[in-house]
Amino acid sequence: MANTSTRTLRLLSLLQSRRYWPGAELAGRLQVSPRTLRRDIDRLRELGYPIGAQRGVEGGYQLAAGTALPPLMVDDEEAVALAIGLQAAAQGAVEGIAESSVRALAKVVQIMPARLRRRVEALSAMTVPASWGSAGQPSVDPGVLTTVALACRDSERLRFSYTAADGQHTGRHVEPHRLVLLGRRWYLVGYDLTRHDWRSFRLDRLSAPRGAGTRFRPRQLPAADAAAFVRAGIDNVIAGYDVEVLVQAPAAAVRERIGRWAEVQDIDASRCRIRMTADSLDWPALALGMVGADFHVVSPPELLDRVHDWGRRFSQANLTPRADPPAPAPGPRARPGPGSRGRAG
Amino acid sequence: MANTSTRTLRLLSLLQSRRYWPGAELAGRLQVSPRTLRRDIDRLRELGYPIGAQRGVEGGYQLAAGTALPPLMVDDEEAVALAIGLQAAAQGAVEGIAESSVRALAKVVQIMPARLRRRVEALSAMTVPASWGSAGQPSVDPGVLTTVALACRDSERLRFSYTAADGQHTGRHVEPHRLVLLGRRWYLVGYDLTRHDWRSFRLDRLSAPRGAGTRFRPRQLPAADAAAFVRAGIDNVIAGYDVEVLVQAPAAAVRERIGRWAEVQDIDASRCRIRMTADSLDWPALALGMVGADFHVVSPPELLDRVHDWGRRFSQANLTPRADPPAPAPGPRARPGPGSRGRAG
DNA sequence: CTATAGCGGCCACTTTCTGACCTGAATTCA
DNA sequence: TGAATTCAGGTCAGAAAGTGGCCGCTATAG
Repeated sequence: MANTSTRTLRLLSLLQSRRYWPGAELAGRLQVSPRTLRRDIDRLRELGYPIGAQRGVEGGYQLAAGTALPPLMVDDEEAVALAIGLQAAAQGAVEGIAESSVRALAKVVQIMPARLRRRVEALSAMTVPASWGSAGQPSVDPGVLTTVALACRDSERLRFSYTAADGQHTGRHVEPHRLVLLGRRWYLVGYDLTRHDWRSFRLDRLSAPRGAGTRFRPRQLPAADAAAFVRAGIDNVIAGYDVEVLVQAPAAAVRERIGRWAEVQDIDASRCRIRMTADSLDWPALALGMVGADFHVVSPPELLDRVHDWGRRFSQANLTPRADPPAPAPGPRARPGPGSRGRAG
Repeated sequence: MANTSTRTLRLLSLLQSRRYWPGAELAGRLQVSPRTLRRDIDRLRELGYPIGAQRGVEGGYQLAAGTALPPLMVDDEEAVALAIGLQAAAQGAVEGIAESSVRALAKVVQIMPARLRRRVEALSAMTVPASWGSAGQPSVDPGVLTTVALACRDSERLRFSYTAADGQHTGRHVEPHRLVLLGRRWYLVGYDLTRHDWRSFRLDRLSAPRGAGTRFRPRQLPAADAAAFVRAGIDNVIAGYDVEVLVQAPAAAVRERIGRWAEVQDIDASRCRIRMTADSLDWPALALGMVGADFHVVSPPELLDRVHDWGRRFSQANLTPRADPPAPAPGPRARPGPGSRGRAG
C-alpha cells in the first residue's frame, strides 16, 4: 500500500487531475519528504513523461504532453463517460475510428467494476440511436459489441443465437476471429464449430452472446484479411440507393444545411445537385425536408413516390384544437427574464 | 528503465491488452524470473486489481474487473478513439454524462502527444455533427470545449473573443470558473476581468480561446452553484417549442419509428399522441416524416406552416431525367453474389 | 497417475529508496 | 538590488525492498 510503484502511480494520477501542483503539496499528499518527491518526479521524467516546473513563488510542477502516452487515471464517472463515448464512436459515427474504438471499449469494460458497468448499461439504454441510423438502420447493442470484441481479442469460444436472413433462429458455437465494420454494419468473422467452416455474422442479427470459457488456438483465415472475407461473403443484397437530386437553391446554402450527409455540387448560382447513398428512402427524404427548397428527383424513381407520400401527408395535416385540459404554454416559450446578478456576457 | 514501478506498469498493460497470459510468457516479456513475476502479480493483487489464475496445463493469468479502477493503458489509436468518442459524448448526446466527458476529455488531450492531437483534430473536422444536433443546433467546437475545460480545471486565466447576442464581437479576459451544460448548450461561468463582474458565456459564441498563462485563486461565485447562475442569467429567450401531434397510427408502430426522440402516448388502437420539445421546427417535421402516417398538429400552429411548406415542396417535386452522362446504376443496386468461400452465417 | 503451472515459504544477496543536510539557480516581489 | 520562495541535485548512512534459487504444495487436464 505504501511502496514506490503505488506512489508513482498516485503521483501520475495527481498530475493528471490538475495542471499546477506546488511541490510541497504533492509531497504532503504522498506522505514523503520533498526530496523524495523530487526523486519521484525525476523517475517519471526518465520514463518519458515530460513534467515541467516553475521556480520561485507560485511555482510548481505540471504534466505536459510528451511523446509517450502515460497510463490514464480515470475516476468512476470518467470511466462511464469513456465507455459511453466509445460506444457511440464504435457505432460508426466516424470513419476509421470504429475499430480502435472497439478495442478501447473492450479494455475499458474489462477493467470496469460491476457497479460501473451497470451504470453504463442503464445509460446506453437511453442513448441516442447510432448517430443517425434513422429507423431502418439497426444499431448494434453495445453489450453485444463488447462481448464479441472481448472474445475475439482473447481467443475465447463464443456461443450466441443468430437470426439468419430468412428469419430462422439458430444457436451458434463459434471461434471468433475478428470484427469488421463494413459500410455501417458490424460483422463477426469466425469459424463455425458446428458447420466446420468459416462464416461471417451480422452483429445486429446476433443476440445473447456469451463466452464459452474455453480458449482456442487461432486458425488461419482462408482470405487475405477479415474485411476481404466479409466483402466476398455478403450474400444478401444490400438494398442501397444511389440518390441524386436537383435543388433550387445555391450550393452553399444547401451545403450548410445538409452538407455533412450528402455531397453537394454546384450547378449555377441558384441550383445545385446533391448525391448520397442510403439504405432507406426515409433518409434522403429527411435531407430534402431539411434543405428547405424546391427540388427535382433525378434518381431513384422510388424516392419520388416516397417524397410524394410525405407531401400528401404533410399537406393534409391540419390543426386540431386540444380536446383535453388546455396546455400550459403553446408556441415559443420564454424563460423568466435575467436575474439580478447573472448576465450573459 | 528497468525498475520495479515500470515493470508493474508494463505488466498491467500486458494484462489489459489480452485476457489470458501464461505466466512463463509474462515473465519472459518482463525479463524476470517466474518467481519475481509471481511477486509482481501479488503486488497488483494487493493494490486491489483482481487477477485470476488457472492452474494446470493451459493455465495462466487474467485481469478481471474489480472494485478499483486500474490505470488505463492505451495505445495511440485507442487514445484517438477515446478523444473522438468523448467529444461526441460531451456534445450532450447523453444526459448526465456531458460533464464527466469533458473532464475525461481534458485529461486525455492533456496527455496526448502533439501528433495524436493533430489526428484528432483532423478527424473531428469530419465528424458527424454532435450525433444529432439536427441543423439549427450549433455544436461546440471540440477544441474550444477542451481549452476552456482545461482552463477551468487549472484555474488559468483565459482570453477569447466573444460574439454577443447582438452580433458585437469583443475580446474577453476572464477567470474561468466552471462549464455548465444547460439544455443543449454549454456555458462558461467566469469572472470577467474587464467588466469586474461574473458573467456566463455561451460556448458556441466563443472563439479562439487561449490560456493567458497566469493562474488565479478561485473566487467565490455569488450563486448556489454555477448551473443556478447560468439559469438565472439567461437573458435571451430560448426559442423552444412544445410540440404535440395526433398521429393516425397505433402507438406501438409510431414508437418503433420515432420512440427515441418523442414521447408517444396511446389514444386508441389506431391513434396516438406524440409530444416533444425542440429548438427548431425542422426537427419535429422530420419526425413526422418518419412516422409514415397521417397526423394532425395540435400545437404549435407554426409547426403546421412548416409542415405545409414541406408538403408543398414534396408534392411539387417531379422526376427529372439526367441531362449529363448516364449514371452507373440507378435504383437499388445489388452487389456481386456470394464468393466461393465466404457465406453469411 | 503424471505432466503442467500457479502458490508461496525461506534464505542470502543486491539494489533501491529514503530522509537529512547542503549548495545552487531561477523567479517574484518589495 | 536584495530577500524569500521554490525547484534542482549532490552526498551519505541506514532502512527497506526487490531478486533469484530452491523447495514442497495444490489444482487441473489428459
